[in-house]
Amino acid sequence: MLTVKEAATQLNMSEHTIRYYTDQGLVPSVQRDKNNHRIFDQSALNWLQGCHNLRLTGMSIENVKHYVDLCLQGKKTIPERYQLIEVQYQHAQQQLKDAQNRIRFLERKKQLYEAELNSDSADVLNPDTWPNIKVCPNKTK
Amino acid sequence: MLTVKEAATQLNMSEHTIRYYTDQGLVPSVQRDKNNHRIFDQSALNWLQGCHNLRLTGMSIENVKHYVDLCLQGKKTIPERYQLIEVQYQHAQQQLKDAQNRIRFLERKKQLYEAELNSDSADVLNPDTWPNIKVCPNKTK
DNA sequence: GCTCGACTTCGAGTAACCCGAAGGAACTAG
DNA sequence: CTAGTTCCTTCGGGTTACTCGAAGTCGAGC
Repeated sequence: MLTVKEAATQLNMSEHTIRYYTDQGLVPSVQRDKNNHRIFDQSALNWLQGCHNLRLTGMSIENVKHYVDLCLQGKKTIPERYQLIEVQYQHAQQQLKDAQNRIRFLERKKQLYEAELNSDSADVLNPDTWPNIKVCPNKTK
Repeated sequence: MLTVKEAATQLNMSEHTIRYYTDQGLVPSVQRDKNNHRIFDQSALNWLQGCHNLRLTGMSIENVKHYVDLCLQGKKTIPERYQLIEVQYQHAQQQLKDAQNRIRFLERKKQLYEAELNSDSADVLNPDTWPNIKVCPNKTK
């Protein structure tokens, strides 16, 4: 049985977020002790973790809540739940690709900077370090 | 030379976001035509894309702006820029790992649901479809 | 001249936290 | 027994990065 703080440490979430999720009804199995403090068993931790994962794939709090509610309604909602998971799975795949693209982008930048840093001829301008720099006003006054 | 809408299509960003970025000074090379409409050349597109990438690795608008300002100050800021890029590179690596973890999570869920959907014995409860469901109040009244 | 569509600015709205104040139990030391 | 510390509680306002919509301008086509 863990406190908010312990759960936050274990799941790598902020205490604020955990309270927020429980208040939103995303964690059906959370209990309170005699001091009205939230206490988390393994089931509650699993819900938290699951909801967090769904959030991180771009599902809104509202839709996560809907999914949780479906779970509570029993096996008859499995087809709909499967659909929802499938959609988020596609999102997650896209996120993976996006992350890979960003890594490539940053790797290229790093390499350009490394080349600049190691070059003795500090005056040779590498025009590709960043595209043509042409300053101009952004706002019309 | 592209309009806001065309740039949005090409870079897969919303028009709103593009205007927001230009207004925040993240795109030094953006120009205006005689009707005061923003027009984007290749350089402006590159800045937009680059800023977007930095944002998506978790850099705040404020810090992206700082980075852009450093770029405009010339080669002497390259060491600091390199540091900033390196930090975001680490973030991007972490994001990749997180995305992979989420995919594994969703794959497991999908498999469990698929098993449920294909099982003839619809009454056999698979307790692992979602952890112990125990409904209880979340708020003390 | 009129409508259409794409652009402009600007101010307000939104989601999902995030923070901090104010207060209540429970433990620990003196 | 009191004081201090540490954890928790609720609650309301703040923040970031968009996101939206209203109201207006401009040039092209009919």
